[in-house]
Amino acid sequence: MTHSTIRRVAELAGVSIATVSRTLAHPDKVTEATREKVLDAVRQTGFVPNRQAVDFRRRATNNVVLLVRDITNPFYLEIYRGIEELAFANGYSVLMGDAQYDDARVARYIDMVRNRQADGLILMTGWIPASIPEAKLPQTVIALELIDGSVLPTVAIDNRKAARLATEHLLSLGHRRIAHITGPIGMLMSDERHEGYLEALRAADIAPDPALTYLGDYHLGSGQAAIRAFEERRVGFTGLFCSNDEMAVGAINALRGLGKRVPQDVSVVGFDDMDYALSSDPPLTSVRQPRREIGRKAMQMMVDLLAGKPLASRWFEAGVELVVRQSTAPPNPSKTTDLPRTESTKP
Amino acid sequence: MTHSTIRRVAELAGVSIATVSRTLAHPDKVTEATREKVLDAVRQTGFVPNRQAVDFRRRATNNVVLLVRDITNPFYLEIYRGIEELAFANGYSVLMGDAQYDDARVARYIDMVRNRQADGLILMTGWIPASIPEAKLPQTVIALELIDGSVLPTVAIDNRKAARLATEHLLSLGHRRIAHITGPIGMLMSDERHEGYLEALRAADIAPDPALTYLGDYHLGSGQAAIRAFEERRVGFTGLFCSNDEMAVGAINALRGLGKRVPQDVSVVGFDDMDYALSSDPPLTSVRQPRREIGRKAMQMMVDLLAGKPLASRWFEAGVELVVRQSTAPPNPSKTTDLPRTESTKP
DNA sequence: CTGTTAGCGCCTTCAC
DNA sequence: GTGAAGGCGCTAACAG
Repeated sequence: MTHSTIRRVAELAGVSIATVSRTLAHPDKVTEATREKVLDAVRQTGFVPNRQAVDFRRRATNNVVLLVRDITNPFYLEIYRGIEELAFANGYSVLMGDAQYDDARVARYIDMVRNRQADGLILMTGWIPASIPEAKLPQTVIALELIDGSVLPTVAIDNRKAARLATEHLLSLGHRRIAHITGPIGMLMSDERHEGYLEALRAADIAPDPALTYLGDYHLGSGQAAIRAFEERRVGFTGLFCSNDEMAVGAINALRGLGKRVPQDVSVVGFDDMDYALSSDPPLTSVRQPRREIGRKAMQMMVDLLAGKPLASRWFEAGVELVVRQSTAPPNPSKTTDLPRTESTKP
Repeated sequence: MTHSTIRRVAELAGVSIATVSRTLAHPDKVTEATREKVLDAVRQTGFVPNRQAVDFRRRATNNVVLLVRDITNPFYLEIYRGIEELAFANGYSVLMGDAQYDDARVARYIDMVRNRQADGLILMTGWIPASIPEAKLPQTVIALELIDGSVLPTVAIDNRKAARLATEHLLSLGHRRIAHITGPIGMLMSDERHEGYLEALRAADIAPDPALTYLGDYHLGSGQAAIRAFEERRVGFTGLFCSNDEMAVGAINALRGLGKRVPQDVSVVGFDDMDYALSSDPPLTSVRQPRREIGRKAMQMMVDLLAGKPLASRWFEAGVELVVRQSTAPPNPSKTTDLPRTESTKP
């Protein structure tokens, strides 16, 4: 059974194709009687408008390209959900693009909206190729992965404020020697989180000790490496703030390997509140980003943009929240900043 | 600068639009001289064919809907990557659909390919609404999440065989009392894994003890609950096979809480080889599925299907591999099947 | 309120 | 080898 066209419906209903089109698009602009006739014919033929034709005629696709830095980043999962939800609710579809740190890929996905395969672009890459000036981008919304110096509509969190929140939690528990494992420095997001950590210390009249900062890369291994490095250099601390949960888990494992207990010997705070946070032992105190909300908001901005609505603001800040679990506690008064005795649990 | 059309190019080159179209589609069907002229005009105007118009005319979209059971399942991440890679390489785009266990959503995504918004459908839902007979589906490939009784082209692993592999690993280490935490029974995948576990035992002349099977749900909590249940019922074992890594991590945490060491007191094998497996302490022995390959293969089948190529086979089995890490070891000869003494690490 | 008409941008016979 | 012409299926003025 081949698709029936609007023409067939018109014939069957005894009206013109224009009337069929109208009945479907603006049912109120048509007589009760004709509406019945048309709808009846539609039912009989099983007619469904050919979206390709409709879109072609309307010069719109109702597709939006979602271009991410790395499609396999589990952090994005809830954002995917938020974006898809709002897209679905508004009749849009989401085209998945994986940038993979590759300019050519980014360019091709951007071209897809230029070529009218999609109406807009949600960018979660953190960069655009130097060869593509921002002004030449199509309708674009930036989510989460900030692009330095961009003036495009953006939804994200205040990383600096969030890092302060985490550090202040440790401070309020009484910790004074607080270490920090950063993300790759040079990335706006990592820099901001480090700044927030420093700000919190200074606000508490603690002079930041550079020895307490370890340059990580957001991966498990650098969390472990950080602990080993601190140990080798005999750097003592009772609090540890990690710029993401994965490094926090790596750090906790390494601490355990050295016979240190969390939180009795070291309190650990993560960032992102991923599944990691719940499944780690002990469950991790972490900064939660409203990931689904970020996705929803980004898509909402896109919908408004495409509808020609003026944006209330070109910058939307999503709020964060500190989720306190069992990885943080007041410092153990008996052992100040020294390294606890080594006492491996391994055989 | 608005998009230039084929007409403008034709004018500028002093030829007909048909010639322009030909030059671009079949450069060899045109004189050297005219080709030059046309390509020159194309360059000058920056002409790029309007994909919407081309697709409309050709009645193809080069879009494929990827409909998944739950978009936030981290297991899918590498599959997304595989699918996107092959799509990208073949000029296709991937539309992301989240089924969310909701018939209406599934129906709407299926309609998208009926309505010519996409050419095909990759199903990773594990079900289709009863109201939609399989025969009425558009061009479809099933990946990973099997649909019972389906005859559609499918790519997946042999779950039974994989579970045997995991269990046999424990057996070969010398374990005789091996427990199993299952997924939700009734799901084809869970059932098969449980069957594989039983098969392996029987093949080793061990009569399966029903007390050693715990009905889980693939979540962390059921891994913990299982250990508590075994403890309460005084069920002893030295090997544990979990139908996914998340439950394995939950089980390990709970074991640690009871003062049991992994692998000295209990060897644990997981399934899926997720990030969990690497970040857990100790790193988890697990069955790895070639997730990216599964994605690539599914998309390859789709491309072939849409190209009208006959499929070599309607069933493609992806191979699995056991990744041995530190969570498994030979059983401790001194303490057979009894519960080890309880000796909490908590203060 | 309804029908007629004119395309959207491109591809593809069919003559020349 | 090239051009003219006829749509693809639908929407949106514009008249009636």
